[in-house]
Amino acid sequence: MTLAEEADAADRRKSGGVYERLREDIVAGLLAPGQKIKPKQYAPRYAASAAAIREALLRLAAEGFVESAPQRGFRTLKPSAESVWEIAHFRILIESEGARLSILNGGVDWEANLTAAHHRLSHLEARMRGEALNREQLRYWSGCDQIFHVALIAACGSNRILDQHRAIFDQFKQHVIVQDPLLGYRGEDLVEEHGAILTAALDRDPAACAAALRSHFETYRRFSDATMTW
Amino acid sequence: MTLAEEADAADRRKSGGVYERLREDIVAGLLAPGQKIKPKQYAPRYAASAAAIREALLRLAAEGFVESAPQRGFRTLKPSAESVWEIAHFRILIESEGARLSILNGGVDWEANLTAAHHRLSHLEARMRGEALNREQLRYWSGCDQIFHVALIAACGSNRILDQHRAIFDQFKQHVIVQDPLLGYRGEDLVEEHGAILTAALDRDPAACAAALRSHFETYRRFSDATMTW
DNA sequence: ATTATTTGGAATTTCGAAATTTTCCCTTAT
DNA sequence: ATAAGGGAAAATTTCGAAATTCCAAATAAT
Repeated sequence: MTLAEEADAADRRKSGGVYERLREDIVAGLLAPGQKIKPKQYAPRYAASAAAIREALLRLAAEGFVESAPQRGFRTLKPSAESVWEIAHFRILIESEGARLSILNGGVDWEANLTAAHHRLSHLEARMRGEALNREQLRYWSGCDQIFHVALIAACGSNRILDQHRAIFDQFKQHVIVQDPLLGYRGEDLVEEHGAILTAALDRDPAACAAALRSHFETYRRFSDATMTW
Repeated sequence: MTLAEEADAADRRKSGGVYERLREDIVAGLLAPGQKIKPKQYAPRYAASAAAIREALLRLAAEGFVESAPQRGFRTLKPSAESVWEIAHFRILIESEGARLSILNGGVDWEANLTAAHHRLSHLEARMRGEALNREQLRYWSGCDQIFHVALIAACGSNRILDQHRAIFDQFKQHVIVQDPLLGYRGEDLVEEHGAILTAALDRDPAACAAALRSHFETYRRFSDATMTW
C-alpha cells in the first residue's frame, strides 16, 4: 500500500462508518448491478475487516439495497422492469402521503424551505434545458432534486415516513437515476413538473399534489421504457 | 426426504433460526418494552453464540423492531403515544394501497381466500363477543386477524408492499395488540368492522375500503387512549 | 452422449477472545 | 452536601481463524 493510499484509508476510517460509505457507493452505482460482494475482497477498499463489511451488508440487505441468501453471500440488486415499477410505485405512495401530511401540518417555515429548494432546482433545470447530461452533472442535479422532494415531505410529522422516504428515494436512484439510460435525458419536462408539484403544495391541495407526482414519475417511466432493454 | 436431508433441516432449524425466534419473541412481547438485550446474556436461551444473536439484532434493528445506538447496544422499543400513532398511520397507508391494488388486480381466487379468512375470523369473533380475553385467546385471535388482513392485500402484485405490510403489521402487534391494555377488550365492534372491510373489497370500492380500515383503527385508538397511561 | 457422484478449492458463517468504549462507584475538593 | 474527577468493571464492537457449506470441475455410471 502506498503512502497516499494509507492516508486515504486512515482518512476514511476517521470520517465515517463502513455502512455509510458502502451505502453511498451502492446508491451511486459504483458497484455494478447484480455484482457479488465478497466481504474479504472489499475489506482493503474500506480499510476494515471482513466482519465489519459483512455487518454493513446485513443492514443494507434488511433495507433492500442488496440481496442476501443464506450461505450464498450478498449481491447488489439487478434492476428489472418489475423492480423499477415497484420502487417507483412505492415512492409515489410514500411521497404523496408525506406531502399530504405536510400540507396539513406545515407552516410558513415549511413553505419557505420548499420554495427555496424549488428555486435552486428550477434554476439549474432551466440551465440544463436541451443539453445532454454527463455523469457528473447528473449527480449534481440528482442531489438538488432530492433536496426538493425531501423538503416537500419535511413537515409530515412522522419519522417513519421520513425514514422510509429516504430509503425508497435512494433505491430509486440506485435503480433508475444513476443507470446509463438517464444520461441522455435532456430534462425537457422537469421544470414544468416540479413547478406543478410546488404549486399544488402551496395551494394546499393534496390531490393535485399526488397527481403531479404521478405524472412526474410517468416521465421517468416513459423514458426508461424507451431506452432500457432490461 | 433422506436421513441426511432430515438432519440437515433439523440442524438449520436450530442454528439458522435465531433471527426468526428472536423476532417472534419480541413481537409476542416476551421481552419487556425498553428492555436491554445483551447478546452474551441471551446466547444460552437461543443456543447460539453472542455473535449470532448480535447478527439477528442488527437485522431486527434495520427493520424497526429494536433500536440500536452505536457503542450502546440494543433494546426493545418502548411504545409511546407518538410511536403507536405513527405505526397505525403507516399500516393504514400500506394496507389501503394493498387493498386498492388487490381490488384492481385480484380475481376470483383472491375473493375466495378473503371470504374464507373472513368467515373463520367472524365466527371466532362472534363467539368472543362479550367475553374478556386472556393472553392465549388474544394470541389466537390475533393470528386469525392477521390472516384476514394479509388476504386483503394478497393480490396487490407488489412484493414490496407485502413485505412492508408484514413488518408494519408485526410492529403493530408488538406495540398495541400484545400489550396488556387490549387484554380486557371485548371486541364489540370487530365483527361489524371486518364485515365492512370485506364488503367494500368485494364491491371493488377502494375508497370505501380505505374508510373502513381507518374506522377499524379508530377503534384501537379509542381503546388505547382510554386504557393506556403511556 | 447424458446424467449422476465424487472431490478439491473457494466462500460464507460461526466462534472465542482482544481492544475499545461506556458505565458506575468511590474518592476528593469546593 | 454537592459536584467533579479518576479508575475499575462491564459491555459493545472488532478481529483473525476455524468450521461448515457451497460451487464446479472431473470422474464414474447409465
